[in-house]
Amino acid sequence: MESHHLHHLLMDLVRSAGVALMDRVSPEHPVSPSQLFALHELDGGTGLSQRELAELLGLEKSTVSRLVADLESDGLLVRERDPANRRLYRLQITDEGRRLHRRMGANLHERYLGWIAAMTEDERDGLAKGLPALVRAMRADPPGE
Amino acid sequence: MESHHLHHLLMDLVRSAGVALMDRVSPEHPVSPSQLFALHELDGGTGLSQRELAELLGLEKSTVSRLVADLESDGLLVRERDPANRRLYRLQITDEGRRLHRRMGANLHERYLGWIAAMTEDERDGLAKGLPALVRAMRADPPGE
DNA sequence: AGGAAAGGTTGCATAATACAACTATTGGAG
DNA sequence: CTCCAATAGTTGTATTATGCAACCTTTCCT
Repeated sequence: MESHHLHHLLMDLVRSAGVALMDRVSPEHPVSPSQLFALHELDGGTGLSQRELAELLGLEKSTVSRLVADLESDGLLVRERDPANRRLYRLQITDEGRRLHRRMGANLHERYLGWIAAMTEDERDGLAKGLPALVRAMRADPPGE
Repeated sequence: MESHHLHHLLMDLVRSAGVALMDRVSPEHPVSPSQLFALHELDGGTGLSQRELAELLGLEKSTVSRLVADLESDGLLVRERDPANRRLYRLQITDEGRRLHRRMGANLHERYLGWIAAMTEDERDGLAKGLPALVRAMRADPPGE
């Protein structure tokens, strides 16, 4: 696995997956890509501040401010000032936010099954071993370094 | 490798990789994410029409029309009408376009090396086997189906 | 205390995009 | 052969996501 090869694969994957992810999400209520990623980050690792979320999403803090305000007014998350440091918010996804996040995954379920089915046993095993490791390595090495 | 697990990994990966990819691209000349993906598609599989490119990128044809017009005026690609069907263009990346595409990969080289180094031998092998297979499966199953 | 730093918001400009209406070219059906 | 539908692309217009700069509020340090 050399660098140039990885680059090529990631370009393909980010484009394909990005298109697929954004394609069939929640036809009921329109949700922007960034909002989707925000919900994904908040579902699981919760209690993030807006600044931390901005860093994770690679967005400016003002953008995140509006993004989060929209999500809050849609009832997908709540903002509570941190009592220990009242400058910052602790963002908390709501049950409705979680539902939406899950629905997005469910919408893509058949698609995922198709992809998995199109791989050999060996390839599936390799992916199961390598992909989580890559994600871990990427998350451990954020852009601003 | 189950569907729900794959969904989670892809969300993480698309976000992380997307941020990384767009972060350090070509500080000399500003290039939008979509322009970058367009160059990537054209470098290699060449002779695409604008409609085909739009489908690959998940964009509206009018958006691609302007996108491609900008790239052409920047000298990164050329448009030639197909003699056999003069309704459509055949898009051809230029040498300068190729250079820019390569430079983008090079800018991320150290980052890629870091990620690869942070993985075990097993994980690297798994990734080398599984990731190309996933990309292949995804490309073989485009969104509009 | 007072000022710098950090988190967040708001005003403003810009860029990417979708949608709809349009032109031009092609390929049939009669 | 002619007309009509379909296809590829363009342009007008509106919307939305975003960044940057200036600002407010809270905290922390000296």
